Amino acid sequence: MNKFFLYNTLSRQKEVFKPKFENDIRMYVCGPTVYDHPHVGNARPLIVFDLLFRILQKLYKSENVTYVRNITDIDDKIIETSQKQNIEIGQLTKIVTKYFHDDCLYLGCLNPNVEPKATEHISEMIELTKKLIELNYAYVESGHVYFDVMKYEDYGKLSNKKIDELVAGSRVEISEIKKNPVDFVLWKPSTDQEPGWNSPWGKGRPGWHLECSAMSEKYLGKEFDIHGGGLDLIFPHHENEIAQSNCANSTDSFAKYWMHNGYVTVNKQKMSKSLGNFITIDELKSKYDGQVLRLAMLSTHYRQPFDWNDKILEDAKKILGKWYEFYSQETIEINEENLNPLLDDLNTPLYISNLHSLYDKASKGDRQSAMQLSSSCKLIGLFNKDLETWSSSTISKLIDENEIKNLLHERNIAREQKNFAKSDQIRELLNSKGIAIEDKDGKTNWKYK
RNA sequence: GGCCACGUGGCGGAAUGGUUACGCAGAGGAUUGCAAAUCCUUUUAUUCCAGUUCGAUUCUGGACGUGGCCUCCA
Repeated sequence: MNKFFLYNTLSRQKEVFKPKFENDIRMYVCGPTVYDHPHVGNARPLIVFDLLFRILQKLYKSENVTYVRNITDIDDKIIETSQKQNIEIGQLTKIVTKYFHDDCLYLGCLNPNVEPKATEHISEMIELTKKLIELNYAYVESGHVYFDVMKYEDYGKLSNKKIDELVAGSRVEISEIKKNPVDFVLWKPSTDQEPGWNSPWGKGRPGWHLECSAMSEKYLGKEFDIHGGGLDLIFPHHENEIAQSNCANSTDSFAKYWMHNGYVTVNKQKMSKSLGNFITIDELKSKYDGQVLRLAMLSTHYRQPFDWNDKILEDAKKILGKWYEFYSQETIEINEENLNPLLDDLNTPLYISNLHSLYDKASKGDRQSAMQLSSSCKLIGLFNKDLETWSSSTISKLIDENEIKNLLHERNIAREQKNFAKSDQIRELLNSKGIAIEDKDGKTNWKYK
């Protein structure tokens, strides 16, 4: 096997991937906070880390790879949304989790091995907090528990930040009861209107970063291989996770490789809920097969920004339509040459360009290339449905098939009579209904555009 | 203000110290009643300025520009 390179945010360079444990690859990816429909920006880490999961499974065998992706179902945004929409929290998180799962399915993502929910791990979080207090990394103040950032000398290592500079920037939450403005909350009190759990510090709820530390430890151990998420999680989320976990466990590595996907942008600006420039994954379903979005996203390297526009999807749709000509149920081993770009920090654009060349060869009748193409598509999560399902997906039928056949018959009579004005008129009519026709070898074929 | 990333042809997007990926679009041709599809051929690029070098788009420094993080965010 060739070396597998991954870019590690911690070292800011590509490193050779060396598993911590033989035949036991462990990867954790930050999942959604379930308060609203996932948007296209959220789709990116889903697709990128699904790809990584698939590659790891290929390199190390499926049974040797554990992929954990959490669901954060307790959070202030959730509380806020539930109050605004006047819906019970449990109900809200259940509904949004369902949306999320539907979207994952649409995008053709494999299920993680474990998908732990924060609310089902409150006791683990309380234990972790207790431990941090015992070890003097955290302190209790009026029902709050804070992590004492000054006690952890490596704080800022991942995000390349200096504590004094963070303090100087006045954007951190100023609070009377914190020792230091950069200290972050591990546990906070809840009012009667807010969800809460009993704890040694009174009824309350966990702070944001705690769930990932607690749940990654439970399912992957104190140290594991890969921790992933979007670029915007580097600070403070991942930085704080590192602080919590390393201090509680007296480790210094926690996750060995930190991987972050770039943003989806709109006119070069980050797609985000707060800017309102987002489009939900759900909105695409009526128009495009999920594979189209997957291919479009993978045609940009995962660390580069992915600028959103309609053309990208149209391009991807066309390409997939072409490639599907060589869809095969059978799967063969992928040539090393074809696989290699993926081993270089998931260079999917280069990988995809090879697929184009396989397509060219396949078109010229090379069966081996056709098989390579089909199998290579499957490796990155494409071709997840057969030709027929693909062809009939996402089509809005404006015209009945019988009617199409009648019109084509009529048109061909007109053509025989050399009444081309009439035949062109019928073609235009069908065209307006989303039907493209091709006269080929004396026959007329039609398809949905 | 601190820190970070990025700047490649009309668009998208890789790679590389020297031989100009790839896709879409465009142009020409074959084919067609005309188209479509397909096939063949083909034009166009490395933000700017210094430096290192025989040679830089690639390395170094600077300028300009864009975006991001420093507050919730994938």
